[in-house]
Amino acid sequence: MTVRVRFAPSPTGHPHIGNIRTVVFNWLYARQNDGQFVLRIEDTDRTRYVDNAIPVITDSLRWLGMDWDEGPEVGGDYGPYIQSKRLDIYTQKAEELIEKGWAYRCDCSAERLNEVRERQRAQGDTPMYDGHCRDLPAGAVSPDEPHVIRLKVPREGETLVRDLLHGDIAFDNRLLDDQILLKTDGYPTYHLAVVIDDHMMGITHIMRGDDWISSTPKRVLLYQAFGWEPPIYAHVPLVLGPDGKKLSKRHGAVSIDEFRRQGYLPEALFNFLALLGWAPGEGDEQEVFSRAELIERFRLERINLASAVFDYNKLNWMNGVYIRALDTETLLDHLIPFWADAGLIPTPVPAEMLHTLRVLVPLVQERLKTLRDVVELTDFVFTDIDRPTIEKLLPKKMTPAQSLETVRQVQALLADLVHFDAESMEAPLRQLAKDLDIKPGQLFGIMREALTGKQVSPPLFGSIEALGREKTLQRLERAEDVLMEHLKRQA
RNA sequence: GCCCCCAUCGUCUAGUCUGGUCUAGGACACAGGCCUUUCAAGCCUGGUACAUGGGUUCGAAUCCCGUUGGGGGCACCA
Repeated sequence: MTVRVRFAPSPTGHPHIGNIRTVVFNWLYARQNDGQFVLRIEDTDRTRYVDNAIPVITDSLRWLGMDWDEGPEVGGDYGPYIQSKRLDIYTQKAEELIEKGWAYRCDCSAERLNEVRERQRAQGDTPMYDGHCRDLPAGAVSPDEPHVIRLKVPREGETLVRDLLHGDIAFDNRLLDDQILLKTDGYPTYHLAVVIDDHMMGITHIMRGDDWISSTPKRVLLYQAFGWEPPIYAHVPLVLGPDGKKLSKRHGAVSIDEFRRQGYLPEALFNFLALLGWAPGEGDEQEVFSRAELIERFRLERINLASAVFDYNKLNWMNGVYIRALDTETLLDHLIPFWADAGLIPTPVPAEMLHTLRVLVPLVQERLKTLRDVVELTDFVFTDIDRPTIEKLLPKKMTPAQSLETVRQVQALLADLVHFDAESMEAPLRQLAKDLDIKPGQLFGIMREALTGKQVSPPLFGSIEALGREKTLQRLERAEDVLMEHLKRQA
């Protein structure tokens, strides 16, 4: 049997990182078994439809490196893959259920339904349809008048959900609602459409969030009603925010697009997501996996049952691991959009600026948690920095006069340097510290403040090379001014 | 309220099915140290966990039951 799994999002906005983690499991399972991964759009709720949502979903999947064998944009033998284009199928199947005695028409008003629900709630009962239209004689509700079609859930017995991960879960049928299958507007509800489509599309395994467990018996009943074999269910845990609640916007980034804009590499995010609820086990402590390794090593049966907290810290670490593994040119390509977005460089990048960037990349590579960090780390190269304050130019145990002399000597040295690069300036600068009888740290501290405006910067000599001789000398001159003014005021 | 799921360091997890090798292993984060022009990276060291009560057993993180805690569901939403 060929494995066929699916991702069936509704086009209501950006895909959520928690749902995407579940998609990762599905995709890995399909690829590992040489199966098919199907993308199906569940747009049966016209009130929540968001116009641009489908391309957002497909872009997100593609960015993360997950392709689909059938679905929008690629077609397939089981289409259409957009539910709103399959309405006639659902209507026909719903009628079929009525004929079989598994469904009935209902024309109860929303007001009546609300009243019933409120009464039940007040009494502490589980709100559910009271069966008002359930046993009406055939034809009592005209097919031509507005109405819904409901599932006729058996009033006794229990329904068993077989789950690959959880085992068998039994539900008392009396607690199951007569679920609406076809809405007044002629659209199916999720429950009807999903069962029909999964069956007709030959889906073999359904992996999805365990928040669906409670509604699964209704689906199992539908399979029984149609006389179809249900797929294999595997309910996987949800992803929570750091406070233990369902992950949401207030926890930080939740849409794939946000992670991309914040400078996460898709390979790192994919790796991280795969580890949210799955681990190789058997004593294997590997955590960094290539896509190919994940496809090979992933085991559906090993998915954890407990929900996992999304740890941004660990994602940052893993993103850093992936960034450090990149070669300079690749990292440069990744970084350019972030420099450009911050307004630090123009696009396309002028040739002479490209040289500066190439100097910078190795300096920042092991300092980046996200690609966007490069902005904060290197902005001083591209923009003006604040005039240094006198305090910042005075390392411990140094007088203003000493500092001034130091700045002047550095200026002279760098002005005369034949090759203005990191390698050429290190030895003479270290010698200068000796000559001035100060510690290298004191010298470099002053220079760092004067040239980068920061107490923390990328390695100094490389930063100076990237900055270039002209700007370097200008900034040293400004530091000299600050020190001279201070001395004059003191005198 | 009713129904369902879950439970090992702060977090992700290994170990649970097939009880003993677990004075519970790894990773992230945190603290200290080394390296060092700052910050990183790297290396070394450290603290922190089997929710709880009862069984079963020679022996339980591992099996059973209760309790507690957390999460989810109860729509003409998916």
